[in-house]
Amino acid sequence: MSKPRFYVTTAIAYPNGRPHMGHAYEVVTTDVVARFKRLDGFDVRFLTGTDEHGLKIDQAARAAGKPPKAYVDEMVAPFQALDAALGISFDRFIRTTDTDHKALVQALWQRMAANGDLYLGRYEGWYSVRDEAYYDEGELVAGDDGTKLSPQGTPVEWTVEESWFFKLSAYQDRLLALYEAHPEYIQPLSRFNEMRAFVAGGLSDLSVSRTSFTWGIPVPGDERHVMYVWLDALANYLTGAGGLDGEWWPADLHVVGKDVVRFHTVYWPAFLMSAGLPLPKTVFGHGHVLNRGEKMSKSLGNVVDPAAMVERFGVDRLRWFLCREVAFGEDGSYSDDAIVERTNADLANGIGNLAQRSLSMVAKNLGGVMPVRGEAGESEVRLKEAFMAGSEAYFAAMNALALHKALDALMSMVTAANGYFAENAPWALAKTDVTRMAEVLAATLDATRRIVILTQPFMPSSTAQLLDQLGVSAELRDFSGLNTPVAAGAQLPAPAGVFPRITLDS
RNA sequence: GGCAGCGUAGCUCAGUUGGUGAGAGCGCCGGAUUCAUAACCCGGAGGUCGGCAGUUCAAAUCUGCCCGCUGCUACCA
Repeated sequence: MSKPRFYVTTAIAYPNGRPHMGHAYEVVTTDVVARFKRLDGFDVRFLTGTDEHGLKIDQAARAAGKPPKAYVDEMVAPFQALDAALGISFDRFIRTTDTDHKALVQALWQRMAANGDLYLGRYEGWYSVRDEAYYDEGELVAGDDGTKLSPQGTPVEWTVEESWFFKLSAYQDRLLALYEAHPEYIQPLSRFNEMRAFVAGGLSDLSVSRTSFTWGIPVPGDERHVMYVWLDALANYLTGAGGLDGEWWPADLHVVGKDVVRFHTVYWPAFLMSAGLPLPKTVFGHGHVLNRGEKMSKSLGNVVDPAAMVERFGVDRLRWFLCREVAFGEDGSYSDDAIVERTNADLANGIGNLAQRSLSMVAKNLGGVMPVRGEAGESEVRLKEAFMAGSEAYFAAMNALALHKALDALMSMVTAANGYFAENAPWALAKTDVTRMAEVLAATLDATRRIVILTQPFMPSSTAQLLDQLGVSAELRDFSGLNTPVAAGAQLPAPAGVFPRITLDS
């Protein structure tokens, strides 16, 4: 029997600066989903990468005195290094400058053209180079000296250029029908409502080429034009699927920031419909993570380098924090204090302590040999019930992409296990009833094993260490091994703390 | 301006179709304990459920208005 497939992507990052926490957040959460699906028996393909064309890159390269390709080659390195530091389990890191991608985008263009959806027109308006966008007269604001500025306060100039257009307006009904038939296409619900309202309000045709710069993929048959960056960028998901008729297409899940939901839920499906291709199943718009509740900006001086955070707190602490503290789909905020507090409470005091206290008793009292479980008494039944409920909540939450709720469920299991341990006080039993002590330890160890197996998507590296200590063999670490306890009599390695408490001044 | 959503303990949030004394986690305080990373376990304090006015036997939960915040979107100069 072949495994079911699951194709998941992040948005691709624009490497005109250093990666920030937003990138880290997106790749971590998507990685969690990818790992969860693998453990749950899916054959997963996970795509991430960089969006390397466009005017801003061209200009930045010029400013740096480098050809654009050489420039992006340099700029991409920190993104790849960050992915490595974060333990991102992607199957391909796509770059829109990859040769197979260029070929694919041109083939996609030709299919859309063959369908009669592309036509040559003229684009004019107030253009902001910085924003890489046109604005209507009415959107402009006046600068201090009376000059016209974009809503973002950047300079604009009146620009006229020939452009190819995509007949987006022709797709309004089909998009609305898509939303109607597949409300799960856009998540969370708040984004769905916004996008449906946007489309219902009417669509204008979309300019999809530029002549004002050359750093992009040429339009087939009209080499004066390069393709509009979004057409180029969105098509990366097809390239990563193996091409126009790639074996991995359609994607099951695009994880993107809430700021680019429109491109993924309006333009992208319209492009695909035009090319006669299947549509992705779900686009999930996550929120933004803010530093102490404030947007990061250079002027505020609160720009945080996620690689430095990894260095400081450790990958798994950062991964845990981002998934646990921020409701997936909502905005959230982070701070050093919050990370320390959260991870000490959950990891050091919770999961880590549970593992350490039970393992060390087995090491000291039973020579590190996995004890035999006894008949389930009332206490064991309650533990089991808590775990069944917790496990069910965990899987429901994970499948609904409610990562934070899944961790909530996981912590309820940790609490139940710690409660079971304290209630049965095996340290007291060590003096009165060693057999019963061994049974309590066995039950606790098995509870811990289940918790750690379920935690793997979130903290792959430290859970691997814990599973080693718990004596769980490699082939029993996915979810199919959940109900297979470690055999009694197995020799466990010497336990060592995996989640030490941390303090800020260290 | 329009549409949508939000405002509940110090913090982050749950609170089905209105109805037993308003909850969870974290933080804080106390107790108990010593297996464990001064952790775990038990208990406690903390809230006029944004404001005002209504509907109702009864509203955090419905209606109206107001204040504050967020998102999407439009328009005027």
